[in-house]
Amino acid sequence: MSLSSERIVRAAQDLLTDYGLHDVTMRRLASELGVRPGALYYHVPHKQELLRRVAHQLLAPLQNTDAGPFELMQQFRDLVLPLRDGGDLLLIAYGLDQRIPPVPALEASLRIHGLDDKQARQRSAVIMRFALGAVAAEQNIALLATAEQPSSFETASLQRSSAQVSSAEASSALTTQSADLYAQGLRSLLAHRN
Amino acid sequence: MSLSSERIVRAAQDLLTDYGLHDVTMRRLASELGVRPGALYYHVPHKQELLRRVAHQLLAPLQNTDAGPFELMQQFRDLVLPLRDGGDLLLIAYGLDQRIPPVPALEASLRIHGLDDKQARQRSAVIMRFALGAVAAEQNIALLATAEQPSSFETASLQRSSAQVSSAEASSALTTQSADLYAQGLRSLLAHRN
DNA sequence: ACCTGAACACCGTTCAAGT
DNA sequence: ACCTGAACACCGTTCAAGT
Repeated sequence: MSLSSERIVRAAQDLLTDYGLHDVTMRRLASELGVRPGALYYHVPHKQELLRRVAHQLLAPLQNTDAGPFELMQQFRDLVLPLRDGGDLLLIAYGLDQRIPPVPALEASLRIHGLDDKQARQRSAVIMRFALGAVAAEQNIALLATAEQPSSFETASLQRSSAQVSSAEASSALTTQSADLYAQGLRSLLAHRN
Repeated sequence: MSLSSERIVRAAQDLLTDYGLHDVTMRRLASELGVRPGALYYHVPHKQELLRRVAHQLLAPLQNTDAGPFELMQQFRDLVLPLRDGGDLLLIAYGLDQRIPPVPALEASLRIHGLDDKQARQRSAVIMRFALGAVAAEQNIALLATAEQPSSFETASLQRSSAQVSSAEASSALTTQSADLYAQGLRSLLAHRN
């Protein structure tokens, strides 16, 4: 079975969901597909375009939906959060293409809720920035907290054991709290008085 | 003059402001300091901690200020935006340490404006997520737009010239528009009714 | 105590040459 | 048309050995 951009994008998405963005490298991708790194460049111009395509495929479910703005952005979070560093990917993809899903659907649902074209565009841009920041921040916190860096060079290793004992409850408490913060931000940004 | 973590952090900040995060590598840093890469690891445990320290130094001006929440976050944007990819750095730093400036000052000024402790913590977390997302998105748009990727593999190169002609006005229009979006988001998130 | 030399295990990308 | 081999110019990190 010969190579194709479709197969490459699919393999990249698998790597992303299974191992995280850090492991989506052209070389790793090549070996996963049983091919030499150079071969990928016959089908894909460079890594950035590949990532943009992965992001697009990932967010496709948010393209044709008639969900309200709040539900839509909740779905966005649910879709991106499980990808260990999906936030970073989406930030890149959004930089490359500010009309990735759920942007068009979000604008449409804002217009239905009574905003004119310009207002809908602006509000959706503000909401996307918040959502991207919230997801990326959440994921970085989860990722970098597990790495367990002391906060300064000379931090004593004394409080460590107690910190580790409560790490399970602490992280689950953080997770539910993050969901609340996200919902709270969305509510503020969707309030009628602005 | 021998090495020290202070000198390394300063050199890293210079590299960041002059060339961007992409060029802040341990090897580049070493050659800038006239030393071998391995030498850095005698003074700094790893790159991530180094970046955290750079971020801290960068945001130090936002530590002891009695500015209101809106002004504070405007200063945050003004400080981070000029660093070509300061948003990515701050996302990492915030992941490592959610109490980097301007968080404490922001919470304090929210309490002065009538929020209780818990409300102030939550609101500040929401605002920081928005600010981080907004700055990172803005910078990625600027960075990746200049790279001038066609939006699909087979995009014709016909519309290019006209796009390039108007790139100057377009990007300056985008810049001022981004400032508006940022202010708009802040206003919504600081509104009293949420 | 502080640094070098040298290695380990990686990156993205290009491109002549093969089929 | 599609892919390999091999290179170019890089990464972060470790660690014996030197001073």
